[in-house]
Amino acid sequence: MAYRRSALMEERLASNRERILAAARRLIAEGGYREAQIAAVAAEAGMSTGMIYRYFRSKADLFIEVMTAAIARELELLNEIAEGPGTAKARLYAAVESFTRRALTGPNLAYAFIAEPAEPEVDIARIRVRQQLGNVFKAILKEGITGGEFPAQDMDASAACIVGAYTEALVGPIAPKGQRVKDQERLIQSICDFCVRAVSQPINPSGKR
Amino acid sequence: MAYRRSALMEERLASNRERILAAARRLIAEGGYREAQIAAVAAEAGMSTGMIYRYFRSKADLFIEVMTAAIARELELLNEIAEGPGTAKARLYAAVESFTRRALTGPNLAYAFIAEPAEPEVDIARIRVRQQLGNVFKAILKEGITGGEFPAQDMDASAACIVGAYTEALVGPIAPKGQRVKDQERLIQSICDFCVRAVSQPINPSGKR
Amino acid sequence: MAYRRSALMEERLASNRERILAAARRLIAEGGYREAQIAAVAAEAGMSTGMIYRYFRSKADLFIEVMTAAIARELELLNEIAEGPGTAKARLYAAVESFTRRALTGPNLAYAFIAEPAEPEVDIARIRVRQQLGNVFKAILKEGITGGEFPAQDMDASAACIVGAYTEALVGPIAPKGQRVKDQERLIQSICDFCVRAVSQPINPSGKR
Amino acid sequence: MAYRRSALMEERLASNRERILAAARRLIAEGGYREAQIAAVAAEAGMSTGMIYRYFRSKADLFIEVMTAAIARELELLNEIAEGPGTAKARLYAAVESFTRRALTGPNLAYAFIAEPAEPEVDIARIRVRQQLGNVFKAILKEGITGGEFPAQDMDASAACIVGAYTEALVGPIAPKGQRVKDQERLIQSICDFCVRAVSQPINPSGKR
DNA sequence: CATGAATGAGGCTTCATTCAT
DNA sequence: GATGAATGAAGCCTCATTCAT
Repeated sequence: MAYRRSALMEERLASNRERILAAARRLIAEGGYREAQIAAVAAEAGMSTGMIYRYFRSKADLFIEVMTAAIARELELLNEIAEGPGTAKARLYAAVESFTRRALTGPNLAYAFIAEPAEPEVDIARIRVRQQLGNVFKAILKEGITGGEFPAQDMDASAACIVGAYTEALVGPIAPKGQRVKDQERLIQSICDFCVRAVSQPINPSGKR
Repeated sequence: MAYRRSALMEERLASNRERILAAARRLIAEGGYREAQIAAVAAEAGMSTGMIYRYFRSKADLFIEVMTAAIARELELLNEIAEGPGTAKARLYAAVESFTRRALTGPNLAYAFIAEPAEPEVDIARIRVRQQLGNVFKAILKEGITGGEFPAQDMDASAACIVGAYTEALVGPIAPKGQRVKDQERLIQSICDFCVRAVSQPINPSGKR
Repeated sequence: MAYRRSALMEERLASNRERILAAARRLIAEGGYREAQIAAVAAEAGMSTGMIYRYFRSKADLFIEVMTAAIARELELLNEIAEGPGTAKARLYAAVESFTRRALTGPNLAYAFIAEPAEPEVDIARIRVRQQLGNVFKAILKEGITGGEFPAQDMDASAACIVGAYTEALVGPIAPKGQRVKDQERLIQSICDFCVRAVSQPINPSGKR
Repeated sequence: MAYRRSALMEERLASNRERILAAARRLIAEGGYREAQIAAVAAEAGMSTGMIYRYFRSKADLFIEVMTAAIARELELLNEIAEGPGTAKARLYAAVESFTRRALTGPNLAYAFIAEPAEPEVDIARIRVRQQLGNVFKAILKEGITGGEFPAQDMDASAACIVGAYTEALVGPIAPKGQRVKDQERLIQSICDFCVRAVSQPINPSGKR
């Protein structure tokens, strides 16, 4: 009996935790940080406010985890691509494509991780998350530059630019819902092309330089 | 005399209005939306809270105007560059350079306009502002594509990517204050190069396509 | 006009502050710390909860000031007696009498300063307050011992005992309200006698030693 | 067998009850009333929160019993001394010494019984407990006065003063932990001397009377 | 009987907005 | 017109108590 209860409980605990995270993620995606008050998250998760605090120490903690969790899977997948086979260009293209496609399909990850969180603690976590994303692209860039695929460039700046580029391009289309698949595919392709071109050697350098 | 008083009044009203906007802009730039409470704005502007409501119907209205005003000058300058002489590439480079340089120098415009404003009404204004910025780059892109400088591409996506790219690249460096001039110049250059390359014809297309 | 408003305001500010302190003191005296919630204090003071925070940073701050203010006047008067003329015995008697008389008459000071405050910050202030009271008696004791009026003794212990003795003796009678003047006078006298005897040379030392 | 099970049960019930009381006493002694939440008590006792409510109707009930139990042993020992042989002075000295010594040694009894308990029901019990303590000293005083050892005095006031005196003198030293035995012995002696002198005939009465 | 997850009322604090002076 | 004191709704968090398992 003790075993069964323990098993049941653990399952339930995990389930509750997931439900809270999912509820928070939904609310943030829909209405941003402002709409995701503890009471609203609890209601969305179908439980009392007190329950939230059994799983998360504070509102800030919850939001940090929402962001971290949302991005953790992304990082895993992106790293898989980054460390996989293929040219640097192909991998960069694939990485951007992978992220943008899921962002447009699944729950609104992009928005969650862009959101200005207002709580200082969350801000800190947010910066770290963005840096982690940037690092994936930086790794690809490094190999590409070493291998002669990409010209020499400030890898930190380029990585940040890549993250910013596809993020911004996603935020617009995401906010107003209801996109057709055709448009999405075109958008994803455009973003990927943009990012790959941005780090590649152009035929003739810009007139300015 | 009635006329003169009216003139004085108007001047004073304008002055007050400007002072409020400037105060709000400063506070947002320093501590984000959270730090810019009405009482703080009033104190920073050297007037009472009641005065704020003589010029702005609500906090949201004030912030919309802060953002609009902050970006209005940018749009003016960017449009001047966009409509000026030179190749599309040169103008694109100059436009990005102009924005990023001011963002890194003056009061923190970039942050103000990136900031997730939390008030739904401000969000709407924020999206509009970003679209306006994007339109400037779209215009340059259009001419560049027509003129054969740039390859065919989704101009909306590219414009959004440009805005996102330099915005993201700025947010990181801006948050941790204290940059040396040398670093700033290098950063600006890197961002500009990134954006120009991103919309230009690469020597050989990405392996994926 | 500015002057008049300023004067009016200052008066009002002071009045509000006093009203809050008085309200908190009343509630603490009646029902202890538990009954003195911010909402209750605000209601008792005839204002909104928000007003409290215009004058006190937090609940703990308010309570510290209630205690400090309650005891400040006491310390002043006690010090006057301690530093005044007369034998050490007479001054000790007068000091204890002065405190106990006011405690029995006016607002319930003794209870306020004994109360276990539950907030760590208040606890710290409470210990300091008790030490300050003890210091007054310690000063008298020191002179009395030097002058040969009192036998050698641990002055810290004796001072603490004095404070504890009259405090405890007051708390009991105070809780059940409605004492006759005659009883009060007798009680005050008994307490004073107790304290003076306690630090004086007995005819024959206790059998134990 | 029914009998044996019942016996086991009773033993277990008693054991649980004791464990709860001991846990609550420990927590109160360490961190005061605030730290002794039901969940914490349950954890300290190694059982569930629900179990607490099998033995105590409410938190207040539990705390009343903690206090009562903590003081019951004291009263027993004090009464033994009070009703034992020896002069009134010697017995008074021994009674105060007995209490203070245990207070300084064992779990923090003094603190527990001084603590302002915040729950009205506990307050009432606390006053009763203090009165019971006072009664022990009152009994000794009565015999001492009748026997000519002590001068005539308000026995209620003196008894309360005694309780207050050693209580207060203990609270200070207890809070900052880590006393050396030597200091403790000196402190105990000082307190006992103070209390005995306080009810004894001084060589020359205070100047005031 | 025993557990501890779950509840939800209640407390503290903040801040946009109003209005008497 | 100008002030800033005053309001009070609303948000976060705690914890005594209950009840399904």
